[in-house]
Amino acid sequence: MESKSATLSLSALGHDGRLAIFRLLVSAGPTGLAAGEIARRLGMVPNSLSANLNILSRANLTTSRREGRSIIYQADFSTMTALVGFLVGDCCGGAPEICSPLNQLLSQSQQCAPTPSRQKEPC
Amino acid sequence: MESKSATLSLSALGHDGRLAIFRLLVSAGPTGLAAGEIARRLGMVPNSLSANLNILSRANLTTSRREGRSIIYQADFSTMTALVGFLVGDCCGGAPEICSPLNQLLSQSQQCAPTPSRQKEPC
DNA sequence: CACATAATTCCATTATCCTAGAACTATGGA
DNA sequence: TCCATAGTTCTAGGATAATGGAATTATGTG
Repeated sequence: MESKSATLSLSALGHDGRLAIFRLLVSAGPTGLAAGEIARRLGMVPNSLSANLNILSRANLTTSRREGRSIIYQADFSTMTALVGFLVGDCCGGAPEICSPLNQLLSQSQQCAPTPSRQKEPC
Repeated sequence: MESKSATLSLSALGHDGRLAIFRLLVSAGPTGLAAGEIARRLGMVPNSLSANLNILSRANLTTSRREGRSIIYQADFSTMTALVGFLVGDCCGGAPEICSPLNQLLSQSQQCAPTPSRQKEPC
């Protein structure tokens, strides 16, 4: 990910409504959520929601597919990965010794990865 | 970190100039950089830079200290850690199976942590 | 085809942000 | 004290973004 793309993603997420939408979609996982369902859960009017979904989409943070009358939105995880990688890369480029708190945190999140046993507890 | 604080940080970073400033400060590490030096390196006029540093500071992304005539700015790593944790937490809360690319990436960044040997190569 | 539902697009108003010139404050040196 | 340097604050303009009502497009049903 390059700087321009990172700025786009960050500014897209730097908005209360859009961050809420994105988090909701991330927690919904690959199943995704219909626009109307998002609007209902977050109490947004449909046109504002649509505009914000469009902004998230242009930042490659979401994908969408049509299912009947509904359009299902889904978080694009690869962009989030790239974004975090961009920030983490910054960290490492400079002074490795200050990265340790971040790395501790990240190694904890490691436990969320799919393993035969015990997937969800520490999250 | 809660949502409001995350939005503040994300919108602060969602701006070309401020992202450049922040990355520069992160790469400078704990030594930090004087405002004038930042302005020189990034080709910014001092008042714009000052405004943007102020926005980063209000988002708790930077700290500053005076040294003689200069004011030295430094990236606040704990906020960046909390921000990444906020996003990663989102990931895990929902569907753990989609976290694996992120976790792979993060486990690579693990190698940047201070160890007796081989600190910088894979970054 | 007529109708209901699901979303999006259009549009105007309002609010917010960005920028840079100019003035101001703070520090250090002669 | 006087002056130079380092940053910040003030200010006004122009640009950009957010919002929600109304109209429009797309899909499915009777």
